[in-house]
Amino acid sequence: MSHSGSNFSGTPDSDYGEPTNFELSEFLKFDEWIEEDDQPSLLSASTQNPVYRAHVIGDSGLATSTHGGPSIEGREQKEGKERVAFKTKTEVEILDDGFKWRKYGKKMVKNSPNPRNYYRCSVEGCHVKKRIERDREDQSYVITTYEGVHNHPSSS
DNA sequence: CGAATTTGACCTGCGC
DNA sequence: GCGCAGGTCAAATTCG
Repeated sequence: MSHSGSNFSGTPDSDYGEPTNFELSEFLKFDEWIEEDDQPSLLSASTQNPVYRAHVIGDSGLATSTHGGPSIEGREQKEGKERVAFKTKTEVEILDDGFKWRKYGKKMVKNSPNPRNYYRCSVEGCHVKKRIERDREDQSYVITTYEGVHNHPSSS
């Protein structure tokens, strides 16, 4: 880890009394940022920015019983859970990847002075979720985390 | 009018 | 057992 932008070892503005061991504030464990030269699949529009792609493999508490609702759709893909995190340098967090996203809920993370936005695919049959968050160190960078795989073409 | 968006409240999981 | 963190849904409102 040499040129990893996301890395906090001090956190002077906020001291939560964290003992030690600081991989990442959350499950997002970026092994390493891969500089994608050309990605014709994602972020087709305005891809003039350096896009860093990092595959995150998290197999903890996913596709399990959804809380709150005793009865759920139950339509979860036990096989196909894919979590991919993209770090892109952009001003707007609303990157158009060619799909329709419906924003649902906003939360403020403690490790970031910026709120986290949750998006969900509005296309029926496509239960892909997208998490957008700004970098805590470089607000010029946006971290987009995709969850799931699209089951629908880009557009009808 | 319809759909999408917003904010808040609520629930669950884990930690100590 | 309680607290904290994170995540989701619901209702209300607004925009197109």
